[in-house]
Amino acid sequence: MATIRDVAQLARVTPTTVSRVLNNSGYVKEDTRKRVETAIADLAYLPSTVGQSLRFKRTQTLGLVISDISSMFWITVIRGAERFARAHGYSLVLIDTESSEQQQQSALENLIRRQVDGIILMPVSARTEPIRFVQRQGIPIVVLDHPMRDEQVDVVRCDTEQASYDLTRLLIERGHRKIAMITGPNNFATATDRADGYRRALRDAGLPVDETRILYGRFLPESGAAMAAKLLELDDRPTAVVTGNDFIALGAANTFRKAGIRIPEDLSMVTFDVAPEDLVLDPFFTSVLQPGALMGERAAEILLRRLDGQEMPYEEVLLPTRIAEFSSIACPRA
Amino acid sequence: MATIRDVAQLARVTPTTVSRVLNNSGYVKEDTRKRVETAIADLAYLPSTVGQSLRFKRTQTLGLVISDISSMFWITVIRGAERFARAHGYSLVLIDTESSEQQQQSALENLIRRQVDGIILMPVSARTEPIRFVQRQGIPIVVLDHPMRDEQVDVVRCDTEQASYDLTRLLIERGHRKIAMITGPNNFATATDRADGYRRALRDAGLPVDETRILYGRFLPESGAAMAAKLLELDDRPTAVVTGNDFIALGAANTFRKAGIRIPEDLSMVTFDVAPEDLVLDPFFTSVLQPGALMGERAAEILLRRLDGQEMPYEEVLLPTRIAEFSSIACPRA
DNA sequence: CTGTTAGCGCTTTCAC
DNA sequence: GTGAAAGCGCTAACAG
Repeated sequence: MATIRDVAQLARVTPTTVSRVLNNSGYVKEDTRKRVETAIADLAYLPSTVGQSLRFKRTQTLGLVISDISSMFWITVIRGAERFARAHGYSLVLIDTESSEQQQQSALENLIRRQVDGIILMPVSARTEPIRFVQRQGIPIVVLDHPMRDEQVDVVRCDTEQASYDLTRLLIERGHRKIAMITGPNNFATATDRADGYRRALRDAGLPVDETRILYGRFLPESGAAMAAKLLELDDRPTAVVTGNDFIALGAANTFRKAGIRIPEDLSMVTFDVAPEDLVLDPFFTSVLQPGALMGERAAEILLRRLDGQEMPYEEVLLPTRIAEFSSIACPRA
Repeated sequence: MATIRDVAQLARVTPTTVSRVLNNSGYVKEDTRKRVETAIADLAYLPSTVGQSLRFKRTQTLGLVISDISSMFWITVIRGAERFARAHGYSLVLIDTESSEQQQQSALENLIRRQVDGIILMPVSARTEPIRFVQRQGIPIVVLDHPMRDEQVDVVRCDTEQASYDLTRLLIERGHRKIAMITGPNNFATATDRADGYRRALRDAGLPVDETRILYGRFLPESGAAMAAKLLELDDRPTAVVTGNDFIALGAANTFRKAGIRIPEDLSMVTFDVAPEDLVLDPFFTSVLQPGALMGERAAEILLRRLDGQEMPYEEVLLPTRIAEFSSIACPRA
């Protein structure tokens, strides 16, 4: 890999002049410029950004820390963020924390050491210390998908409490009265928000809230399967279930199928975050769709604005969701 | 962001000593070490990797260039590569080329300038020049998912010709005789391989190969939809269709549904690359599953071996596929 | 045991 | 119009 000095030598000038040619700064005699350009071409020279980073204290890099890359939803977030970053001359370093607090910490340390210009974080927990840790290093950070009440940080997310309300309401309108909710960890805002919206919808409809019908687990197929099994043990079985995300839904659906329960004939199901309409095959889950790509974009955009030196108050961007209706709802039987 | 000099100053030593403490190299008096460690902690100092990169000419970074991040398949590849890289002290820079030759070129230039230690490339075309371009810079590169006949480069992929053979054979065994194939661009090996396997399966079964039943398009839902529409115009309609990937399948299924054609009752469908079994809801496509995570891992692993200085001949890693059977096949009707 | 020096690749004063 | 020198953060060879 050629360096600026190799080019200089070949063109019989100093690195200074090569730099001037590269950056179109200062005057360079046409003749000299030609020689330099030839040398650059001959050596297939590309200026090293690590040298530049050291000089400018800017790496033109954003860090994206995801707590679990698996879900179809997150790929759209990654895609949106990468696309926006790339369009603005930044690259993306992607790190999966596998939902581990410890791995999140080392991911953040890694990114700080790499001197990334900004960080997008989908946190593994509600702890705010990791965010402060990054901010203390003077690196702007945006939190994704997680409400940070009273926190001095930018947040991009959807109002999933409201989305959950709407989703539950849909079931109520179809005649369901006994509705269950299976969601993620009860110390995790994205999980409890869904439960909150669900409760509010029931209350608004004058229906009782039966806490035994609300199950907390993890946002994983196995957990969904286990919670579904618990539901089947209830004395008074629900006629419909709201699930917290696509993985829980798929795991639960599996359990139900094995138990000979048909969806939607025997049990209606609705969920969050399955793939966009044109990427699924009917029959499929009626589901809340979060605009993942937009979330990634907006997060990156906030970072770039801050890197641009714009002074602005911390903001919480609430993106709109919508419900894609498929065939997983039926009217309850007698 | 504190530098090594800030730490040195606070601990009243030179950067050298701080470096020694950081890297546990050379002798440091216990007392001095303590002072340095305190200073490090006080300043929340983390050594900059860009300084180290400049010094060592190693960035501990791999580049992953994907030609289209959308598919569920690619997320597993990304995940596998990231995980393996992280486990070995490397980070991943992710770039989407959006299937554009030009963007691929700038992605590669970007990564070279960033001095990444290795590159994993899912190429947008069969052109070999981009690969040589990277190799000329002395950076090891692994090609994903694309056969590179006679090429001096490592390749990790699945034998999709054989997989397509098996998939087609499955339809033949169920009694189908009129089988169509809709796949990607006919100048793209991953697309033509599928067509080749399909043809071979027909021939081996003594069935005629009707080229009008083989349609080339793009690996996108819209293209799948359009090709499906073409199939419907054929005089002698097929009773089954093999599609080249999940997107084509979903697009095609959409067209069929709109035309009132039921799957599998009226038409059987099989495809490639839908999500792993536990992440789909039956009914779903019977499909060839490629081990995406493993592909990502193996690609990263080859790079690390080469970075480790291991001399070895270029290899083509062929990973096994398997078929996940769902409900999209029925026996043909009279 | 610790400090001095030099250099990785780059750009930017400041001279000439 | 071009070059020399300095410095971004880090480490290693060499002194002492």
